[in-house]
Amino acid sequence: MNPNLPHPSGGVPVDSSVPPYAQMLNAPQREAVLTTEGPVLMLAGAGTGKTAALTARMAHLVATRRAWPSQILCVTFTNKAAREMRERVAAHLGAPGEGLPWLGTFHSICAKMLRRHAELAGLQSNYTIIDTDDQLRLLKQIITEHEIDEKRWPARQLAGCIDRWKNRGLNPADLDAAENEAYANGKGAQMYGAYQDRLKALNACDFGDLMLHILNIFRKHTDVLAEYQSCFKYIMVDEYQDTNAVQYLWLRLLAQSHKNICVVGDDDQSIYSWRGAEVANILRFEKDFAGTHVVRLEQNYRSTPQILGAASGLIRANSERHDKTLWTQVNGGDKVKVIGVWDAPEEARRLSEEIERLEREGAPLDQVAILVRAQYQTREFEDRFIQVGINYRIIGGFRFYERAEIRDALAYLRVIAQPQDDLAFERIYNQPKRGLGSKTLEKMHIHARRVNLPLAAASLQLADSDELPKRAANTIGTLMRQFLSWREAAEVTSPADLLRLVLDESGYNDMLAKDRSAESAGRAENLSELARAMEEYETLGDFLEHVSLVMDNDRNDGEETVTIMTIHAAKGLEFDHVFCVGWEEGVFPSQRAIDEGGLASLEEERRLAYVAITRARRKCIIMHAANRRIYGQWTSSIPSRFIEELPEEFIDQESTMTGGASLWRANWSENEDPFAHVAQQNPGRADTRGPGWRRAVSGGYDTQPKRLAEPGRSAASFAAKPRSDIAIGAMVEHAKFGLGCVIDQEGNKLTIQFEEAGEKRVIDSFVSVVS
DNA sequence: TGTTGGTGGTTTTTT
DNA sequence: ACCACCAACA
Repeated sequence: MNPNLPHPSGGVPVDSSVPPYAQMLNAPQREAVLTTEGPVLMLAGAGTGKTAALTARMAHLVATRRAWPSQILCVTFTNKAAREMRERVAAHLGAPGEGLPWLGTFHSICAKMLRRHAELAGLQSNYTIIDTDDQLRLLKQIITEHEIDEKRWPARQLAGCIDRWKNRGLNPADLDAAENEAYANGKGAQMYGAYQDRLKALNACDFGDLMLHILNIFRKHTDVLAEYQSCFKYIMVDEYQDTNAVQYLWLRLLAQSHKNICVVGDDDQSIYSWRGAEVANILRFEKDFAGTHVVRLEQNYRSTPQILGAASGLIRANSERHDKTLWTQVNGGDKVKVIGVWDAPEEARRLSEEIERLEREGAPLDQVAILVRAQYQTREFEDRFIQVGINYRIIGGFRFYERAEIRDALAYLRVIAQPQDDLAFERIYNQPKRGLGSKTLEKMHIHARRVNLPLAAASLQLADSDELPKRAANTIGTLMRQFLSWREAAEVTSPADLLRLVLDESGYNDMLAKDRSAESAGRAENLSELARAMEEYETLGDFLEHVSLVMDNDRNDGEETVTIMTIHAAKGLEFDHVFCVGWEEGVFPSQRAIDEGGLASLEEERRLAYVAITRARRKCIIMHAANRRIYGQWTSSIPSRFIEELPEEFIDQESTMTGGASLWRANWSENEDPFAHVAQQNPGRADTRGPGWRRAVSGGYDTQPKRLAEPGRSAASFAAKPRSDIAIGAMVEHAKFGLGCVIDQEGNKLTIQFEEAGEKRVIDSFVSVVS
């Protein structure tokens, strides 16, 4: 919600007896704000002003002296949400928001608690939070040590198991036989235990541990729990439908004494079950907390009735949900537009044209978002936007902190801050190249194990012995002396200057300077930017914690840009214009959801679609392409079932394809029924071939596409009919590529396996048939 | 030790 | 298509 916008409802009377923070609220919102005591469940649909209610509630608690800011626990899922709430509460109170120490994400709050009680989890308070990359490297080491075949039992899989166990609040000892079987035929618990031991030795923990360690501490040390219970007089939780078991248990323990817990959520927007989120948490809240006061927010302040109608119609196809009726006072607006195009490049082309049109009409570009199902889809749009010069930014993608040079720099800092951080040390002991290789590393590992010291300390000992060749010993000795001096420097210099010093003295800067490749200048630039970002932090520890918890990528350079992001990343945001792209079976819903998770998984995809549409304030455009490259293979696909589920009255369909679906039909006749698996998956819904499907097959798409008249467009080249003398399997000859066999035919485009040249795509007029 | 080319997995989604 | 990992070379 944009706090600068005037309140759109307009109908709320200004009442001077009501405090300012509550004046802009409608009746149910106000009820949620004023019901401070006891459990409150706020069921808030998309765009109904839940953040407004939550922040007003916080302001109310403070303004009426029910609690000090430090006595309010307010948990969100993203740093962005936490930041926004902090700002808005501060605005309500007319004071800076620093006074809300316990407003943050689950993970940042737990990290803070864990710094205070680290020793109860077997850690020191300067523990490192490792990311998935380190996690995987560590697991690989452990798997190899246990002589398990990593090919058969990939580290990723073990990481997945451990993650799930931690999300459910399970420690290695808590696993039952079935869970234990989940990895390497009954080695699950053993490996999990070994991993936890290694983390402890490294004075490190992973993301899941932040929650799990604190939960363990709460369970074991009742005095610590009691302290927090009495501290948090009021608890508020945003996006409650996304909580997982460990978060639920954590909250339940904390809320036990005062029972003033207010949760907000929307079961229709539950899209994180893959991360262990349990919608059941919100569905059974009333049972968990006796005497729950339920408030429903159903007035939508965001979207037009068309957008709302389309989204509501779609979500109604879900069976597992609480029905709710969103309504709006807003009138007018366009129907949701559904555009079918031939292939993914045309989708990007078409979309860029729409954006250029919006730009000409004076729409601010930062009010335009492109929502994709999966990250790989962003490429097509990025390429196109670069080509035509549309400013864009991709949220998520390759994060700043994931770049190699940034991770290297951070690894140096981690070793300085935390000498036990073997993973960081391993990353940089030979970066820049010092002539140390795997042989040396292996010796260091063996020695470290023998003397039970961290890798860095052990390697220093080794350097003083004759175990290593002179050269290697000298190199390590020098490096370790450097670390000692950097550690001393860390005491007296700012983190940013320390980084500059390290980059200089380690030879990292030299390495980049000597590197003549195209990227090296950018790398150096990224490192200066890292140093600049560090200026804000007082201590190295603060900065490192920020880096591991705040994956934030939304650095605003002030330029107006279109935003490209996944639907997941878009949750909680809103835009005037939203483009939902790639709505095809296999892309959205994703193939995995179709194949694996059954109905529950499909319904989650549908909720995702609902979230996507409801991000739009004024205009929502849904696009689907008949062909796209997936895994580097051209694949034909049919429109997403979600398109056919949109109520016809709210949508407006258009296709730029010649003959519309007839081309698809031509393809289908050669393949098996593309919906066959759907019918199997979904026996309850006999009529999977709904109106949209029929529209598609019967050529219900506009068969006189407007763009066909424009010459030079790619759509025109697809207009050509396939040659009747060529079919799949035919032998043909091409002037350049020689002899080949036709393996695919799409319109006039052929995919040919050439004897010499390999697989190529050519236009059929360039080949001749060989009988 | 560092570099090269083949191979295989990979695409959900995130704190 | 692309990246990461491994095996064989320089």
